[in-house]
Order: sequence, then C-alpha cells, then structure tokens
Amino acid sequence: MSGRLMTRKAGSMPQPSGGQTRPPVRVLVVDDEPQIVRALVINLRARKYEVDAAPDGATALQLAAARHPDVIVLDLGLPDMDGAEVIKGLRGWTRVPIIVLSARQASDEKVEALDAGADDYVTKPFGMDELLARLRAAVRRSQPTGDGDEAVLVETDSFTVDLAAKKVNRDGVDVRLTPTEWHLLEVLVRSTGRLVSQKQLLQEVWGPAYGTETNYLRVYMAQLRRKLEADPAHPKHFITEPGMGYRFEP
Amino acid sequence: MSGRLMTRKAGSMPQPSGGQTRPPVRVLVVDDEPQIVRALVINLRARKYEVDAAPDGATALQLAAARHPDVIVLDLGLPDMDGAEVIKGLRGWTRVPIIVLSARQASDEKVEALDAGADDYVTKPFGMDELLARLRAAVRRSQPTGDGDEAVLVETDSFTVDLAAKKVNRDGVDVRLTPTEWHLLEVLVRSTGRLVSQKQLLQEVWGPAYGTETNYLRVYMAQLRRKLEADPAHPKHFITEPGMGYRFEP
DNA sequence: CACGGTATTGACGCGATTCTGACGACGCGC
DNA sequence: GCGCGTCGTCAGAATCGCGTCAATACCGTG
Repeated sequence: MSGRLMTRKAGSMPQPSGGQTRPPVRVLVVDDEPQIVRALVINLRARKYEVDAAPDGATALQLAAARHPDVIVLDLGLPDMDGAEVIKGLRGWTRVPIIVLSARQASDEKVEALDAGADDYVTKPFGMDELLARLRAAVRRSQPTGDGDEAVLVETDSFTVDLAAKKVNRDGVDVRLTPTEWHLLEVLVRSTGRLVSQKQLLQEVWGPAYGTETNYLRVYMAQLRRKLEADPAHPKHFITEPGMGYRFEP
Repeated sequence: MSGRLMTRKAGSMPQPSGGQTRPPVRVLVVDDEPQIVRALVINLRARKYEVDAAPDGATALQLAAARHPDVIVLDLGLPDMDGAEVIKGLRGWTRVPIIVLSARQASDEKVEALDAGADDYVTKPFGMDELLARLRAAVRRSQPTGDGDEAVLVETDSFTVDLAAKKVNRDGVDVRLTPTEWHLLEVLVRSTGRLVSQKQLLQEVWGPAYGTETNYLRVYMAQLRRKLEADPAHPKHFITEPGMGYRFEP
C-alpha cells in the first residue's frame, strides 16, 4: 500500500453539517492523476460523502448522467477533452455545482472555465481543507435551488399538507390552523410513518422546558383530528401509540 | 498580479449576459482601502453594474439591508468587525452571494469564511479579470433562485401588480404606493400563495435588525388593504394568518 | 422656514388562541 | 371484578395578537 495522504485535520475545523445526520451527498471526482483521485476519495469518504471517480471527460459525462452527483470536482488537464468542453457538456442539461481543479495559475484559464459555467476554481497544489470548505459552500448553495420547492407536499386520502406554503387543503378548501396546530402537524408530518414521542413533540412545539404536560398534546391532537380526519373519533392518520407518542400515517 | 486594473473589453472573453441588455445587477463592495474600492467601482461601473460601497462592516450590513444587492464583494480586514461576523450578519436574513477578498493566504481563514456562509474566496492581490469572472459566476448561479421562476405580472380580480414596472393598476388607474408599501407588496407577491412569516417580512422590508416590531406590519398591511382591497375590512388577497404571518392570494 | 408626504410610535377594543381543570371512557394487570 | 393509569372531550378563563386610529418624528423640496 502506497503512502496515504493523511490530511485529516483534527477537531479545529468546524463542520457545520455535522457529517452525522447529513443527507447523503454524492460527489463526482474527475481527474487523470491517480494519486489526486485517491487522496480526494479517501478524504471525502471519511466525511461520509458518496464518491464516484472518472479519469477522463467522456467517463465524467457518462457518470454525471448516470449517477446525478450533487457536486462535481473537475480537473482541467484531462487526456481526452478540453476542460471547457466538459463543462459545457454538463451545463447543457444540469446546474450541478462544478469545482474546477487546475495546475495552471493563468487568469485566462480561470475566466474561461468560470464563464463556461464552472462554479469555483481551485489551483493546485491546493489545501484539502480549503477544497472541502469550497465543496461545502457549493453544496450548501445548491440545496435551496435543488429541492427547495419540491417534495414539500404530503398527501393523504382526505387532505394535503403543503409544508412550504404552510397550507392544508381538504376537499378543495383550505383548512385554517392555529400556530400551535401547525407546529404540531409539521413535526408529525416531517417524521411521516415514524413514531414521535410525547416528550419530543412537547419540546419541539412548546419549548425545551415542557416535557410532561401531555394534556396539551391531547387537546391539540384532538383539534387536529377534528379539522383533518374524516372520522375524528376513529383517526386513520394521526395514530395514538398509548404510553409512547403519536404517529402520522399517509 | 496578472491583470491590469483597467477595463478591458476583450472580444475573446465570452460575456454571457451581453453587457448591454442585461438586467441591472447591483453590487455592494465592502473594503476599507480606498484604492481597492476605487479600482473595483471603476471596473464594475464600466461593465454596467450598479455599485454601492461601504468602508466597514456596520455600513455594509446597513447598505445590504437598504439596497438589496445581487452580490457582495467583502474584504475581511475591516476595521470595526470580524469578517465572519459580517457574513453571519448577512446570512441571518439573506442568501445573496458573498465573494470574500483577503490578503491572507492562510487556509484556516478561507475555511472559516466559507463555512460561515461565503460563496467564494479570492486572495489579494487578485486579477481583476478573475474577480469579475467569479462575480459573473456568482450572479449567474443565483439567477434561477433569485427571480427566475416568478411572473412579472400578477393579477387579481380587483388589481394588477407589475413587478418590473413597479406599478399597481386598479380599475384602470394607477395606484400610488409609498416605498415601504411597495417593498412589502413586492415581498408578498413574490411568494404568491405561500405564507410569509412576520419576521421574514420585517427583515426583508425594514432590515435584519427588525424582527419583532409587528406593529409596523399591522400599520402597513392596513394601508395596502385600504389602497388595494375592494373591502379593506374583509380582505380577500392579503390574508392574515394569526400568529404566523401574511399570505398573498390572487 | 414652512410644508407635504412618509415613517415611527403608542393606546385601545375585540376576537381568537391558548391554557387549565374536570369528567367519563377505555385498556390493562392483578 | 376492581383499581389504576392513560386518553379523549368539553367548556370556561386568561392571555395574546390583530386591526384601527391618532399623535409625533423625520426629511427633502420649494
């Protein structure tokens, strides 16, 4: 085994997304130098990114189409294609963030790559910390655009919840909910299918100081059911798990 | 430094937006070194950007709130505030792209700035061409999110809002609105159908420092309704969601 | 300096929302 | 069968938020 690049910088580096409960982020690394690829793959995998690698432009375009990465790290000195061509090939159909790597310091090339559609440009040799930070920035930036106004609709057979617009529609008419009712519904819907403990619900909606006032839950759960369930006495979507908590089922 | 600090309209350089018929892009330059500011302002104005400048962090935050720039160029070595503080102050209420300038090459500082919410990091001395390219990249990136998917004309049964012309027409006659009224209407209309929280409204219209002065909202919502609603006492388009915010419905 | 228009406050009444306690129903273990 | 704990329901009381009005401060213009 060749000498690995141990670039793990200890705890000094803040990593906002935590790395633990972050939704999986897929990275496509495009470089023809094996040692660079290896270093990147090791570092990225260590930080729980899903990593694909491509050694040339053709493979890169193919993998990008097949795997739909969340961000692409692209070296410009590829054997088969000009870097700008790769970028344009990608930009023809996707807005995925592209971070360009290059050994050349020349300003012209930076301008060309950026204007071709790249999002960022890092010159080699680069600090792994910096690249990772730029990668985080690129991913963070694309989050709202990527899925900001989609997948916020949750439907059941009797009503529809729009988390973005904060609207509930039932039989074609909007249902008015009070702030507390909304908050409660939101927490439940965000954990669709999973059990949410009473303590967790109370602390989410009423604040960390509340953990035992289960009567609040009973009152507001009843109001939610009255407003949303077809038969409030026999709820089908807001399920009580006695002694444990509540569960929302679509 | 590779580039001169002179405006070079090089024909070879692709300028996607054309430069002439591009919608006006507002840039906020934050730096305490007058010569840097001057160079940037000259170059940006030559390319038809609208430019504001601030010499320190406090002014920057204030101007950002007042002028709503499309992109911010931020020097880290400000006299009054730490750079990361400025970034966080901005990120508290806006996603405007931030390009950080700094004389320090240190990787730590780059990581810190990027993780605080910056979009890009350029070290001084920098090539003007490169900075402009990164600026174009930042603006291009934010276009779809910024105002890509919203209509310029919004119609209701009693009035029409033209966001581009900044005009409201009711019963064939234009309605006069004060700047604050416009700003409020604009924010609401840009989120047509969606609920906008009072905090968000306050921070968008009055600035990031305002988050609790809900009486402002009450006063100006009343004025909007009086000017635009058929029956101000029973609004059909400017809906109050008690305890949560307001919603514009067509 | 006076003036008109605009923005910022403060005060008040009313309706809606939240809190709270009481009661009965149900399931479960003994 | 009985006691116990948990849940659902209800209604009154306390609180909060909103719309409204009016007074004051601000600011550029003539």
